[in-house]
Amino acid sequence: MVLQKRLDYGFSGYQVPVVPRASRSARGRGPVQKKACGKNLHHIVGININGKQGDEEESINDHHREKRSCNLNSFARVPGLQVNHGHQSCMLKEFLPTHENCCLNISSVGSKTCDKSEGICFAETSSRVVGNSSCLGVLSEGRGLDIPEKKEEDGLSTRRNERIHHVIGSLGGLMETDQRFDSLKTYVKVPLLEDCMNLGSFPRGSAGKKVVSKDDDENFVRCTQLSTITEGCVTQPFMRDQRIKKVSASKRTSDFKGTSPFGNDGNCNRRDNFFHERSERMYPFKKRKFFNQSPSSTSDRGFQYEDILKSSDGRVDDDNYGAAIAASSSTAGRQSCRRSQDCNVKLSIKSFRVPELFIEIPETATIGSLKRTVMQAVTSILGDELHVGILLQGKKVRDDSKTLIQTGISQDEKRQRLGFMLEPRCTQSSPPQYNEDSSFLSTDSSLQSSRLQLGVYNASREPPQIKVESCVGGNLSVVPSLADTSTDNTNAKCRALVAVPSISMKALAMVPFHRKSRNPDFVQRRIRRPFSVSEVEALVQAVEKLGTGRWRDVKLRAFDNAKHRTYVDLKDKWKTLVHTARISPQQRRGEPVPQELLDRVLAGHAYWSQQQSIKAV
DNA sequence: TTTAGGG
DNA sequence: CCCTAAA
Repeated sequence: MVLQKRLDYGFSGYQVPVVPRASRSARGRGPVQKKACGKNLHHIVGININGKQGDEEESINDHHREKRSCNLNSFARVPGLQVNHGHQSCMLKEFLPTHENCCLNISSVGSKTCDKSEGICFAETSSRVVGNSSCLGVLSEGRGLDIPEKKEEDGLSTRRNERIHHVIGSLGGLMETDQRFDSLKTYVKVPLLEDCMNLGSFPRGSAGKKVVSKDDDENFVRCTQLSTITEGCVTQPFMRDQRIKKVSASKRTSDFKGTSPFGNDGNCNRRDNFFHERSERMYPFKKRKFFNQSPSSTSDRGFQYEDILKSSDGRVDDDNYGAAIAASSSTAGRQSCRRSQDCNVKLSIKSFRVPELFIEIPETATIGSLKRTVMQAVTSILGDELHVGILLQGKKVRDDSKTLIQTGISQDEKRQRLGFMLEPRCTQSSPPQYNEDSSFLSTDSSLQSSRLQLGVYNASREPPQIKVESCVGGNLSVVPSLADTSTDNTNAKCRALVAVPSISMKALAMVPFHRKSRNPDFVQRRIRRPFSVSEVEALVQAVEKLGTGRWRDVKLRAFDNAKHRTYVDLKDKWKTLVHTARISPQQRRGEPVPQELLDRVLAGHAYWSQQQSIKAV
């Protein structure tokens, strides 16, 4: 069983680092993968119940619906959980060193069982509930942890401690909890199993899983396992900042004598501007062009998250992808295996499947040369750029330190779904400097220019030409985007991202872009970063003064610090603004631009168009 | 490199 | 946002 929780960070134009949930949606009941415009990303978490990992295809909704009335007598127990609720994040580990089995107790329900020797039972609630519930407290060994009370009117607690929800107790209590929370339009959902749980079965030493959760509009609670993110890959900011400092002033500027009705300082007497960088153009890649490229990868030009999911994890989830495993077991029972160090797990790998290869070969080539070509491609990627990935029930197992027991591989039923795959090795690089404070928000342009790549190209051989593409499976990234000129809500969103540095930074520390990739054909589209109102304001003001057609000056004037806004972007934005201003408000999409601004856009556009025509004459 | 304009 | 001809 998998608890699933939909994340909605509410970011605008930000990508949240996630490991996508397995694309296989169980019997069509699973949450639909939305087009992820930086939010509403789906995650999954595997919860061990009764020592078994649940069926991935099982819907928590259905399960809950079906089983909630049962006599509950089991726990979902996940040690070392991190619970992130929305913008808040708190590592349970902060409590664990001294309170190893602290739990959040719902005292009004009266279930407070702390089993010190066992793993931590886990349940989650929506943050709303927690924010409103004064009855929540954190207990450790029956004693409350020192967590101050808090009062907030909005019910959305920002007190981080309240974001930790650990429920240890009888499921009878959880049942009541559920009902109680139902009345609050929220849920506490714990995987429910009718059979009794073996309390001693959960390995204590297993690595902590991180659970990111946040209630969505429907108060639908899912969990997210982000432990795999730690091996996620994100590109190094490889968009080189091609700054060219120009000492000489722009010739265009010096003879610009236009007068703008919108302001007097339109004349660029700001020579200092031209000591700044001139070009911010960030087109490090050429668009990948492949004859067999999936059309979907370019169909949504707004955002490619879903494409990434499809191209990476979707493949992972493909039964045909991983190596088939014939698991012969010497099981005399799981329990005996656990007790015995010598209990070996026998696996027989039938075959590996090599990651996707792209080969270009002339049609006049012979079969023999085709074989050689394929062989060359295969051997080249097998050379040193692949490593083995482990798939268990469609999900990657990334924690190399886990034992087979801990991952469940030693179990028969799991082993049936154990898979191996070859995947490109991620070249690690040092993470970008990061401060949890606002410095992250304002200055680190390297983050802003981080790029994500889906796969890896190896060098081409010739002739015939070989292009090898392999997929970085399941690794997604965060690319925090920060409009330097923007304020208010944008920054709030930024901070929200900062609030979960353990996620974003880990993701950012990874490099999905294969360093050895020398193929310049592989290019990732920049992430979409909608203009905020304040950015629009700045743009309009600059254009009013400088006019259309001097986008570099506009950039320097109003967006000099917004590294991710190129003058082309500004030109494009102005174009869309003009279009937006001309259409009816009902037809407009995205964050509404104040009509006042749109009016100014029209006025400015009309004026400068006129000026251009006059100048032409 | 920048501008301009189509996609 | 991307792409690119043209300046």
